[in-house]
Amino acid sequence: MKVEEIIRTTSELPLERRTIIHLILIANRINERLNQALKPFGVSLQQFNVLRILRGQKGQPANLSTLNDRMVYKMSNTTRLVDKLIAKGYVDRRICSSNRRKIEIRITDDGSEALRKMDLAVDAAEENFLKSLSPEDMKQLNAYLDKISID
Amino acid sequence: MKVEEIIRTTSELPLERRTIIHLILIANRINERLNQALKPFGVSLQQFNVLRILRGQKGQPANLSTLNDRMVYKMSNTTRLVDKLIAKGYVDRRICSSNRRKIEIRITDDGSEALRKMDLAVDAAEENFLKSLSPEDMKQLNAYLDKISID
DNA sequence: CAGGGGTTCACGTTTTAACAAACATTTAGG
DNA sequence: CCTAAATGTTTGTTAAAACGTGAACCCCTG
Repeated sequence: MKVEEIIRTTSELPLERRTIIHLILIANRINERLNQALKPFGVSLQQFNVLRILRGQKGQPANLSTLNDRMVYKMSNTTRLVDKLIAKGYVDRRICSSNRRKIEIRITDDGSEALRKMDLAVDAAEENFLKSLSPEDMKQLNAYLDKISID
Repeated sequence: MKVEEIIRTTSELPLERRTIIHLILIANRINERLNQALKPFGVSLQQFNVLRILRGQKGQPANLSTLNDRMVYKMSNTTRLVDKLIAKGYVDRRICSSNRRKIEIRITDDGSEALRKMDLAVDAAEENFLKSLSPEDMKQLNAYLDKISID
């Protein structure tokens, strides 16, 4: 699918602008679809992201700044994100005994189980996006993306 | 810059997931920076987008659904986006005389002038992202992006 | 020319994000 | 010890996005 069709422009876009718009456009669609895929589970993409990070901890608790570091998005709301996951019973939060400024966040069994189901839906959605790319294509694409400077 | 460093994962990501995360990550940064670049002008990236679409109309008025079609984002808020641009004096809205359901939205002279200045800031930011890509790289990258199906 | 059906837009409400400041706890210096 | 600075998290406020609903209008049919 061509960018030009999507934004319905008749004129030829300069290469730089086309690239930027293209990237934003695709990422928006991906976000949209992943959120849709997660809707039946009542979690947002961000909440899902937190759950995945917690699972990646393999039993080790995470504190807020760890979560924040590893998240694709911004802080400030991470507290509230976690609040929502706690309300759903997917996550557990307690004060760290060795340093009471810190908190220990863990995924619960309920959370792990729900996450497994979400994974299926998300994987399917991702698969759908990438279905026309070969592994070699993806490697190439990633290589170009790596060249973009986002310091 | 490697994705793995940014999200601080130690484990190797599956190629599909890496690609998806990579795309979202880069688009987020781009959005962030472009919004920053536009901050001095007091408009959001979306508002800027509307202004650019209106300029592209070359005097022809646009109605809301036209704007919406060409925009990367959702309706419902387009009304309010336009409200804000009107408040700034960058845009003019009136009811279409031949079909009073429609509205005619036009960029004002003030809007055009402000837009020219914004363009410089945005171009610079875009330039900065893509500085390490050759034109040939960008063509390749775009070609791969075109292969992603976002129907 | 009355009324169904679809289109175009606006609005009310609820979620989510961004920014800044406050709060509690620990660490370190004199 | 006592105070100042640093760290880690929370909270408040304000702005923006998502979502659904509904009003105003046009067009077509009979």
